[in-house]
Amino acid sequence: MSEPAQPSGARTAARAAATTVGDCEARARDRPLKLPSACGRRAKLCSRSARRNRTDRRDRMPRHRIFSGIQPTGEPHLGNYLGAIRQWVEQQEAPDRADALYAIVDYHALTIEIEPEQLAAWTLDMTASLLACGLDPQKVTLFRQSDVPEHAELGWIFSCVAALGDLQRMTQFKDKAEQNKDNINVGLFTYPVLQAADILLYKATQVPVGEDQVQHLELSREVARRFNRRFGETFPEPQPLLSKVARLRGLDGSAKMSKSKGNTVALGEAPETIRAKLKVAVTDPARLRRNDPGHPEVCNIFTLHGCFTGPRDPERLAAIERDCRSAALGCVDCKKELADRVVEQLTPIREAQAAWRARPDDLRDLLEVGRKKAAAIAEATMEEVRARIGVRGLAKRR
RNA sequence: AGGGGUGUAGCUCAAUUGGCAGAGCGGAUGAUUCCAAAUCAUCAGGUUGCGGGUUCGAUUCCUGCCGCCCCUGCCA
Repeated sequence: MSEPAQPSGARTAARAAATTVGDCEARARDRPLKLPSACGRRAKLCSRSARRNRTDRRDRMPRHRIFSGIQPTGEPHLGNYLGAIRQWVEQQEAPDRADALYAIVDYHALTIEIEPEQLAAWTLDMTASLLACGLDPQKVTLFRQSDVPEHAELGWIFSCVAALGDLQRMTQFKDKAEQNKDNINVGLFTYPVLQAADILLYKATQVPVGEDQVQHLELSREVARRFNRRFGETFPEPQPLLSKVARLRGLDGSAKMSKSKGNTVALGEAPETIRAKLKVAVTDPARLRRNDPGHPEVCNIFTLHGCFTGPRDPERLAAIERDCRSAALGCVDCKKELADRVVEQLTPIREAQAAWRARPDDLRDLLEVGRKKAAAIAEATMEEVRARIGVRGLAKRR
């Protein structure tokens, strides 16, 4: 069935909760990579070209194409959702949306130790979660990376194009290598190269990224430039699509929300668990007593209000900020209110997730549909690449 | 492949001729706070990498295997 328990509730919820597309800025043509702060300036320009695409889409490569990936390393949490998934859904709901491909990047997940059955199970489960969040396979291409072997092929070719020095500068590799000294594999190091292949295989022009991925995307751009210079113009330079969403800290106050730290709220978390976790989440350490003025700008709870209350009720968000500063609103009440918002917005997702999990065959079918769509593009790109680099055409000589 | 090192609580590491396996951090609970943080108190947590052997008794000594790190090589 191609129209399964489509969580319309979740979809509306996600859409309503979502900030507008204008919040994400597409820096379409600027060569130097700058982090945009002001948003929306280019919205018109983008929509105009996007509209042009749509009419051409049938027979021509779209001017804009979005690619992004997510690793199947467990159930996605609030950080994944607010940082990436919600943007994906927003994009697809935009009237002038670009062509978009989203991959569950299981080859990337291989850089950490993971049991084969686990990898397969999590891949399927991630599919369920993404659909539950409202991603619509009829509007975007959703597929599994390893189903399109060209990723690996292009990855090798790119590893002969990328500069060692550039990779050695990757801070994320340094961090991960430091954290996981027992398994510093080469894949961890060349990760950004495979990522460049992921993106450029589809000649994607826009990549929704979090701040931590900007450096990797810059490498993709560099790889595209180097390839083009050496083998001829082939790839566009992908642009970052930075979301304005404030960085989410972990519930324990640490810099990042990550599963390994256990400071997350999973998307399918039970309401009681959500409430319990938020209840003991770290707030503003400077606000010692009930009547002390708060500092919303440093409070992670307020950041979360910005994500869950703000988009639906900006006035309420402003009131919370004001009342926190004036101590009219206490942290306990503030957390309760947040928990209500989170629970009510996550509930449809949780239910849809459960519904999808109950129909693994449909999930597999959907991934297969995605594979076909992705493979068609990937194969075309690779034909071009093989010809350019000189690994085709031997037999034809006479 | 050979040589050297290493493997003990979730993490970093202790354990004196072979004699009840501990500490710090982290975690949980309680006190205190509007909550959280901080502070104080309490608690949990282990097949000492796996298998043999010596011994009354092995984290410790011997042996085989496994993982990881470093060095020197070999093959392509």
